[in-house]
Amino acid sequence: MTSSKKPNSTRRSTSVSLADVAERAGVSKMTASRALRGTTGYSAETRALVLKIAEEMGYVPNRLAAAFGSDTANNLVGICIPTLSRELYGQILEGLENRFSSVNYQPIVGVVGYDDEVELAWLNSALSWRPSGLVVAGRERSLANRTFLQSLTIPCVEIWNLCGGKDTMEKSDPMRVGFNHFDAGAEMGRYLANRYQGPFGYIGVRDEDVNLGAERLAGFTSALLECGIPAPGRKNKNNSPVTTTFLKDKASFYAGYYGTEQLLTANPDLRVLYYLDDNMAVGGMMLCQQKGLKIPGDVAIAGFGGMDIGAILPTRLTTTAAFRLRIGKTAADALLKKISGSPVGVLTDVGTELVRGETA
Amino acid sequence: MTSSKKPNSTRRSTSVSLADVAERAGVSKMTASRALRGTTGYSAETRALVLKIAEEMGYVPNRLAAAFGSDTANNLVGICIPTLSRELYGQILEGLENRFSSVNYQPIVGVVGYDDEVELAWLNSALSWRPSGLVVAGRERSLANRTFLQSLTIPCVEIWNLCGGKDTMEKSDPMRVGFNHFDAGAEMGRYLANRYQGPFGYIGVRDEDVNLGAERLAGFTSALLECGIPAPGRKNKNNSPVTTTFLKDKASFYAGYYGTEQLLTANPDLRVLYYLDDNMAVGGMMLCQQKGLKIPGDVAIAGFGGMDIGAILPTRLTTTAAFRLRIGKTAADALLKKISGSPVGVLTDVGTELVRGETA
DNA sequence: ATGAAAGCGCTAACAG
DNA sequence: CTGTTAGCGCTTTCAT
Repeated sequence: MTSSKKPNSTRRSTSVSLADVAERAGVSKMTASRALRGTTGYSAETRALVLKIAEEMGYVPNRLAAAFGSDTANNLVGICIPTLSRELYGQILEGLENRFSSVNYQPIVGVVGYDDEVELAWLNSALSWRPSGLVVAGRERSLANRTFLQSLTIPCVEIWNLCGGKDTMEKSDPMRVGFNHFDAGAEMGRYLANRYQGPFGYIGVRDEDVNLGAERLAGFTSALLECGIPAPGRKNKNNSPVTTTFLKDKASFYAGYYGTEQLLTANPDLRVLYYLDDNMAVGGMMLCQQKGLKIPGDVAIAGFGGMDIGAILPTRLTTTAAFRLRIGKTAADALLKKISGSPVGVLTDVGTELVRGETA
Repeated sequence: MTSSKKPNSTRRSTSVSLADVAERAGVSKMTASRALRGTTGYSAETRALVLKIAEEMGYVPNRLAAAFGSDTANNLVGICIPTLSRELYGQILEGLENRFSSVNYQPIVGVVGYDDEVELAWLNSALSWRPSGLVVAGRERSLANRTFLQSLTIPCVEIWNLCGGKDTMEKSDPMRVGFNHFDAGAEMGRYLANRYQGPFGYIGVRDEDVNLGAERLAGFTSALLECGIPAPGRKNKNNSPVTTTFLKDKASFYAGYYGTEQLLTANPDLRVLYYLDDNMAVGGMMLCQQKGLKIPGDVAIAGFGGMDIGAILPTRLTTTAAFRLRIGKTAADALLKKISGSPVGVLTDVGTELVRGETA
C-alpha cells in the first residue's frame, strides 16, 4: 500500500498516501489533492471518485507533510497559559479550542506557570512547529519575554488584559482581547465606596502578579481616593486607603481563608475586604463565618471573576464577572482574522459585569 | 539567509535553515544536525562551533520538517478530553502537559465534550498529525469510538477509569491509568452504611455518564446491599436501596442545588445523599442550609473528587479524593514508556482516598 | 568523525 | 479541468 513506484525503498510507511489514492483513482496526485481539499479544479465526478477511493482505502492525510510542504496549509496555533488548575484559564482554553477546531486549526498548548523562563522556553519550542499564530495569557512579564513577543513575525494575541500591565502601549505589541483590569477594580472601588466608609482591606498573593490582580488593586485604590476615602492612619506606609496583605501562596480558598485571618488579626477594624479572586473571597467568607462575623454587617466582601462558586452560596458573592469562554472565542476569532489577513482591531474589550451579590 | 544554492527559488522562507548554519560553520548539514541534536558523530569543537553559529544566526529548528522527515523524531502527542471548565480535566491536563513538555514532547489538545461524534472527528483529525501517542479520557463511549481506539496502531492511554465502563476488558484495549470507580463508590457506600441507616439518595446528571459517575453509583449501591440496607419500598422500581435523580444539566453547583431540592421534595425522608461530584455536593449543602436542615444531623452528604472547595467550607465535605495531577503525570509516563518500547503495565492504579469530613 | 545522496507526502507554480 | 515539475528542511542510509 506504500508509494508504488519505489518498492525497493527501505524506508517506512505502512499507511496509504495521496499517491496511492491518486493511482487507484487513475488521476494525478494533484487532482486527488485538489478534490480531497475541495479547492477548485476538478469535475464533480472526479471528486466523488477520489473521495470514494480515499474512504475505501482508509486514507488519512498527513498534515505534517502538508504543513511542511506549504506555507499556507499550516493550521497549527500555539496557546500558552499559566495554569489549568482553576476555572479561569480552563474556560478560556475551552473557548479557544472550540473556535479553532471548528475551522480545523489545531492548538498546541503549553502550561507554563508564572515563570518567565519556562514561558520563554515554551514559546521558543512552540515556534519550531511553525504555528501560524500564537495566543498568550496577559500577565506582568519580564522585559525579555515582552521583547520576544513584540518581535514575533506571526500574529499573536494576548488574552485577559487590555492594558498590558506596566507596559506602555506600543505599535508592535500583540493584539489584545480581554478587559481593562484597572477599570474593573475601579468600578468595584466606586461601588463599595458608595456603600461603605471602610476601612478597606485587600487580600492577594505575593511573588507574581497573578492574573493582573495588581492592576485591579491599583484601580480599586484609585477609585477610593477619588471618592474621598481617607487612609487609615500611619500604619500604612503608602498612605493608601487600602490595607493589603499578600500571601506567599497560589490563589485558592486556603489563601483567602488564611489571608483574611492574618489581615483581620493585624487590623481588626477593617470593614470591607476586596480579594484577588472569587476563590479567595469565598475562603474569606468562610473564615468570617467561623469567627461569627456577619457579612456584610460586620465585614463586607467582594471578589473578582464571577466564578461558579460565588453564585450558589447562601449569601451570593458580590463580584466582577469576567466572560472567560467569550474571551477565548473572541481571541480565536481575532487571531484567525489576523492570520487570514483581514483587518482586526488591536484591542477588543469583552467587558465585565459588576455582580451585586449579598456580601457587599 | 535562505538556502544558498537556489537563489532563484520563488518560494518562501525568510528564516535560517540548517543548511545555512552548516554552510556558515563550514560543515555538512548532517554534521550540523548531529551536533545540534547532541546525538553522536562529531567532535567537541565542531559541536561548539555549530552551536555558536546557530545561536548567532538565530536558528530555529523546523520541527515540522523533522517530524515529517523522520519516523522517530515525531514527538507530538494527542490529548482528548471532554471539558476544561472544571478542576477535573484541567488538573489532569496540567499534569500531562508538564510531564510531556519536560521531555520535549508537544501535546495537541482537543476539548470534545461528551459527544461521541465530535470525539471521533477530533481523533481522526489528530491522527493526521501522526502523533506518536494518544491520551483519551476514560468515559462510557460508543461502540464506534471504542472500536476506533482499539484499532489504533500507536500507543494509547485512557485516563481516569481503570475498569472501562461496561466494556469487558480486552487485550487490544488501550492502557489505563486511573482508579476503579466502582470500588471508589463501594468504599463510600460501606463507610456511609456503617454510620447511617438511610434512606439513601443519589444526585447525578442525565444524558451522559459524566466522568463515570454511573460506575461509582453502581459500586455505591452494591455496597449498601452487601451491608444489608433495604430498599425504601415500592416507589423504587429497581428495588434499589438508593433513590436517584439525574438532572438534565452539566455537573455544577447549580445542578447539585436544584437536584437536591427536587429529590428532597419528592422524598422528604432521605437522610443520606451521595453526589456525582463535590461541586454538586456543595450545591446540595447550600440548599440544605437554606432549608434549615442540619448537616449531618438531618441530612448527611458525601461528594466525590476531593476538589478544593470541599476542604475549606466551614463544614468540611466528606468525599473521595482523586489525584488528578498525579493521574496526568503517571499517564504521560506510561505513554512515553510505551512509545519508547519499554514494558508498561496495562493498568496503573493511582488510587483514591476517602476523606472523612464533617458532612457525613 | 564526517559527508553525499535520497526521499518523507504534500502543495505551489506553471503548463496544457 | 488536469498533469508535470520542483522543492519544503530535515533525517536516514551508506560511504568514507
